[in-house]
Amino acid sequence: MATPPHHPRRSDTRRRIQDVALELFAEHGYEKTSLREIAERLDVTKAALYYHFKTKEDILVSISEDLARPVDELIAWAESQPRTLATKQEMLRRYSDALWGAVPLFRFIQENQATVRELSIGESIKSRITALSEMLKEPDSSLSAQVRCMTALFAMHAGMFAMQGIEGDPEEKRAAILEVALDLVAQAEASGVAG
Amino acid sequence: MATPPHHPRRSDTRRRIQDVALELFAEHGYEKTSLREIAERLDVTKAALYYHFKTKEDILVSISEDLARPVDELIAWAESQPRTLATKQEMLRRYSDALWGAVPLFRFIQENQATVRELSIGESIKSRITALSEMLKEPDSSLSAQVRCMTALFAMHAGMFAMQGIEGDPEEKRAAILEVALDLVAQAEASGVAG
Amino acid sequence: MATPPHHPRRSDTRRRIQDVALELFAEHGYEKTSLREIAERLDVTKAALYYHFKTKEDILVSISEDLARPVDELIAWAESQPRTLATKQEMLRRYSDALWGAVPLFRFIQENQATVRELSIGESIKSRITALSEMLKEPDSSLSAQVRCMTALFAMHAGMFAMQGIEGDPEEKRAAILEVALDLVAQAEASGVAG
Amino acid sequence: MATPPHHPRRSDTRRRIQDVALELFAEHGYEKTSLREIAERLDVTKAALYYHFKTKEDILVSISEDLARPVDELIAWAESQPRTLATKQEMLRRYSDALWGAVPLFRFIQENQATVRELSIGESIKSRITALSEMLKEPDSSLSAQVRCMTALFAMHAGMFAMQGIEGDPEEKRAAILEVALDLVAQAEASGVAG
DNA sequence: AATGAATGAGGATTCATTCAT
DNA sequence: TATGAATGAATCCTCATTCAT
Repeated sequence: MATPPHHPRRSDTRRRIQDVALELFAEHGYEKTSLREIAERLDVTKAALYYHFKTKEDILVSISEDLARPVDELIAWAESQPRTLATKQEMLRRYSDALWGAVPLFRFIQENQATVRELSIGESIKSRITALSEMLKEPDSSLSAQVRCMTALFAMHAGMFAMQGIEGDPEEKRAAILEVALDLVAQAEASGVAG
Repeated sequence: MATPPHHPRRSDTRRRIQDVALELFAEHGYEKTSLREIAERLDVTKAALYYHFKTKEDILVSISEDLARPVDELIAWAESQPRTLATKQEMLRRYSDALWGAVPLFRFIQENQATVRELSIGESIKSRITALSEMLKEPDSSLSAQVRCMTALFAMHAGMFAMQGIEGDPEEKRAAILEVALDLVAQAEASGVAG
Repeated sequence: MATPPHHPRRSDTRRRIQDVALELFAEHGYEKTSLREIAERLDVTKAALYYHFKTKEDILVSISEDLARPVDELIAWAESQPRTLATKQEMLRRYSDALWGAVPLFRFIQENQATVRELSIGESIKSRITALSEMLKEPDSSLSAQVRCMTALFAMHAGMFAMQGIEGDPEEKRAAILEVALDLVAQAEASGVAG
Repeated sequence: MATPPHHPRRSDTRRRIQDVALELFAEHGYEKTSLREIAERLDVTKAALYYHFKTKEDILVSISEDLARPVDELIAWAESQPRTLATKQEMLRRYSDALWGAVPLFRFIQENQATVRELSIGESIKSRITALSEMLKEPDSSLSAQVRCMTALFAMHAGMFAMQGIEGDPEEKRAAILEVALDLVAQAEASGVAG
């Protein structure tokens, strides 16, 4: 007997909509992706999308909720840890996992910042980034130390897609990026307080 | 007192359109900014925009042509220099100048990558970034050296806007970002070839 | 009494759009007929038209496909017949039926040749006319014999509308036109080969 | 000294506008030809067109007035002649001259009937055609005799452009068309009164 | 004799969304 | 669990026309 409906079992269609939508959002941007396009790709009607989601934005919200959970977990974890360099570096390692675990979503966010900012997910994304950077940098450290911390973050964001210009095994590239990021927070720590 | 030009101020209109358009593009994104909105802000008709520009996209193209020139000049300059560390660092300094000389444009590009990619300016932007990164990194250096070079670039891009969360004088922040970027290429150089 | 279909009269809409569109196209021309006009006449929104047809041009294409079928059938039939005078005359009789069976369409085509030529239906219309005239005239007959054949065709086209200046029963007029056309091909046949 | 301004000498530009306009009207139709297009082809501004003509329609009117004069003269001449077969045939000969003397104009009229009908020139064109056909056909002759007369007219109209599918010297084709037309009125005459 | 700048009206088309079935 | 039919609002864009210079 097939898997019993646990919850009424979030239908397969729902997931397929999310998949296709995310793919198209990431490819052409949120605004340029129409519901017609999504529906056509799935061979269903636009109206079908509305059976599963309240609105276009809601599709995106649901995707983000499902895929960005690891980042929230990482933040929750980090908040319970001592603010040591080791913790910060473990944060980066976990963040790398989270990003590479949902490349299309984070690519979408990276490439549609203007749009995302005006959508309801904008708020939660912003607060996650803020939380992460608050935990990485010491508030009373020098400006360049702070910059190094933020750069560690951006290096991972940008690195995810922009490194396609460099040859090499994806996992090695990811490792290289992480290494640079780890190094940056280490240097930030070393450079000490402002002055 | 300088007599104003014959026609009162007739047609700085073109410039005013560019200004308002860029402001709105940067604020709400390219797709969400309608020509109606631009026209209303300027208190002219939509048709007036079409007198000055062939197309919505053409407005953006013209802005980009006008404001991104310094980057092209920088690339031209760099191509005539020896590939030393000093040259690379001077490139970063000039790039910093170019970026901070047209913040709204580069903010727009940064935050609308998905859109920009599908627009005609996408090609020229991509080729500029490629050119810059080709000149910063040594092709046979280690992966992490290459990552460091690209990160130097991204640090400046992202830094331009994302540093708003950090207190401090803008010029000082810019200097701090540049410093980190300079440091990254220095480290890249130091770490030597792969292996 | 025939039970009307489930949905009251839902979507004979498509047919109604075609009808009104053709009427307006024939009355004011294709370009001067706006979709707003069509929609208003039907008391639906412009968007409703786009539910049923991809494009303004597509409305016309669909009309032409539906109504010009008899001409295609006639051509197919004629191609399987011997090239005798009797065949040619039967062609004209059937062509007369086809034309009078869809007067508004052929009136539209006749009166909007410049427009039609630049539309996708232009090609198919042109090829139909060519096919017909190729089958009516002998390639090696005298110039005036060929002119007579083409004139037989044009007489029917023009006659359909231009004869409104002449009093008399429509069916009688149609018969008179057909008679003249039949006579023209007979004369063409009689006049023999060039020389 | 150059030719003295006779009338202020209807400038050369005026004529050039008419030429280009007629060419484009005939090529793409009246509605699809924009003043911008005309102006661009002449390398002047749209506003310049308005110096020479009150409106778009006025350009067409002026062309028609200039080029269709021969038809009016022919009608005037015919009205002073006896209604014999010889007169009718001379009418056709002169009409052929008039048509072939201004091919683009008559091509335009032929291919844009729907448009022309709604323009001010429509009235004068219609009345000319009516006048001609009234003079060709005897009001109490048989229907088919009348059809033959109108067909003589249409043969010339349609023949002007549609004969491009037939090989042969243009002048010979024109002669062949005229011959058929002459023949048609002769037959009409011969077939006598209705009954 | 012509231009530069602008307008107002209107064009076709697309979109997210709704609702009865 | 979906569809078919439709809407209202908005989009970009084009056009004929005007007028001060």
